[in-house]
Amino acid sequence: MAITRFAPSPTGYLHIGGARTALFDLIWAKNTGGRYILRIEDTDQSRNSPTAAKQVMDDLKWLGIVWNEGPEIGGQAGPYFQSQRLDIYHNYIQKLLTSGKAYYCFDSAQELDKMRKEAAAKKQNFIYPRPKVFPTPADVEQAKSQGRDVVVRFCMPQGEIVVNDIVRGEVRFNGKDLSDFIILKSDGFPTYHLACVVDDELMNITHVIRGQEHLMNTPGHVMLQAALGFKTPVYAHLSVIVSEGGGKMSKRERAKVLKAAIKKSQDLDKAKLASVGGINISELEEFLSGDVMPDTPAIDAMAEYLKIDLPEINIVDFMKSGFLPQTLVNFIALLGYSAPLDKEILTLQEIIDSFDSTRFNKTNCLFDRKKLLAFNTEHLKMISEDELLKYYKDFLKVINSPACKGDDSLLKRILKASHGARTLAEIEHKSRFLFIDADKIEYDSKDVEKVLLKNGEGLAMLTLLKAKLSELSTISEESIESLLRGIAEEKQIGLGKVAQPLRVAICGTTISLPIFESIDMLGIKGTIHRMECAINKFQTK
RNA sequence: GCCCUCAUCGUCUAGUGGUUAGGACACAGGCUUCUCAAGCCUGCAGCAGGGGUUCGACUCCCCUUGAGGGUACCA
Repeated sequence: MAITRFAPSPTGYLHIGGARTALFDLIWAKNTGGRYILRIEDTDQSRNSPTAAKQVMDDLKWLGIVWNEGPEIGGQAGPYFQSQRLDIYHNYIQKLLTSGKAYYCFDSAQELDKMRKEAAAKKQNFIYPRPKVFPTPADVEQAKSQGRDVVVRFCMPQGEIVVNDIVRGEVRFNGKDLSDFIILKSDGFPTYHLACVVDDELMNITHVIRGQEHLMNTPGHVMLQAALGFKTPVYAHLSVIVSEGGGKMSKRERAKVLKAAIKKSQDLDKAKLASVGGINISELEEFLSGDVMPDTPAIDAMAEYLKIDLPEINIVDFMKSGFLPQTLVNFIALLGYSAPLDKEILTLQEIIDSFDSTRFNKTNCLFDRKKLLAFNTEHLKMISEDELLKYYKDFLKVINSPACKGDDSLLKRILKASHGARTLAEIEHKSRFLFIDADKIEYDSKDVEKVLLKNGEGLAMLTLLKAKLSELSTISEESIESLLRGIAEEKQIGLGKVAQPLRVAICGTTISLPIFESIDMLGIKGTIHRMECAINKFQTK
């Protein structure tokens, strides 16, 4: 029975990498009949935003990743926000201090920087020089009175440290390569290392599943556990997901693309851009020149203003692109892991039931959006009508589509007519014409040229169709179909020659739902009205 | 620089000393078709390089190369 935890630091929306970690934590716990804990690691006062924890939780819920213990639910080992557990950490830090396994330091940032540069000049890794005699409480008081920052460092033992990892096997480190790391920051908050080790013990975590970026932290954690008399959990360090550009798939990617776009665009009103992003002009300049990064909402807002597409990194990005949560879950679970099944399109339950912890892959993997698209197409076909309707309505709300005003029966009809669609966004695109006024239709100039204007055939066909459709006595999908087919046959032309002008007239583009249903859903009056509009609009040209 | 990890088609992967190296996505061609999709059929494509070990290496060992991660009072 595994007790796992997902421990995000609330700095923004949940991203793909975090989602995968969260997923495998859940899978592992569920597969063994164990428990799954959510813990918010908000020990960095400068980076944590108050809304981010909620965003992360919303994203997890959307994916169907629910926790047994944690925020909003509670549990015996709470509180589940590390910022609310400061006394607990101080207690353990004191223990380390009194047993001589940790010590105070007063170095300034400049002093530290100098030591690092010296080490680099000697082509060595920086190792903090542990003092022979540790500062006393009196020294601490004196340092404080001088206005120095006070931190606590852990004494990293020398010698070989073996980390046993499910994914990688035995990984060996040498203590002499590892520096005495800080466990208590000068603001009184513990660092990740200390808080994580203490909480994993107190919450009885048996399996720690996290990204490979934590592998180098693990020998330190193992030593900390030994010093505190804690158990060492089972570790599994998952390979990282890289994006097309190489490099870890992270929110930095989005910032990078935005920055490049801003720099590229000529005569841009920077003040306006900054205000759109809700930041001031100097913050924007800082972003452009250095490595400070605005938060996610600011980045999104500026990208929207510049009309550029940022790479999808966060779960919400994929939601807005019209992917189903089960698609993401399925796809992410098969990145760096292979299920012992002979198919790839899987439900979460199938993944949980068949989970085998020996099947993790060590290699970093690239996120292939085209394959994700293929997975989504399959999941879209797989889920029930009602479920699909629910997701579609949520999607429409999120992107604030005019189709929000559609009633359930119409939306269901659209969904049915969209069988084989790749994303919810595609369905929305194709059916949007049903929800906007005739005068708001945006005509695609290329399509208009090709289908309506070329040789004048298209407009002539429209005029003919308008007359025939007005005469139609019974309106139904079938009657419309037989009318159009009849005309094509009579004129000895393909149905395309008949249907395409009509399609462009009512949708503005050549891409839409099947034509017969489109007309029926729009209504015969609306259809004829749009045909008139199109004829008037394009005839004179 | 130093430390750690990794290496099978373009991508995700199966494979644990003897396989015609399998699948999926992508791509190409064809069929179907009222558009876009979807569907059906066919095809293309891979063990990074070099040394060992072995009767035999994709598989085990070493080196090279390449890729990624870490090197914070971030997690």
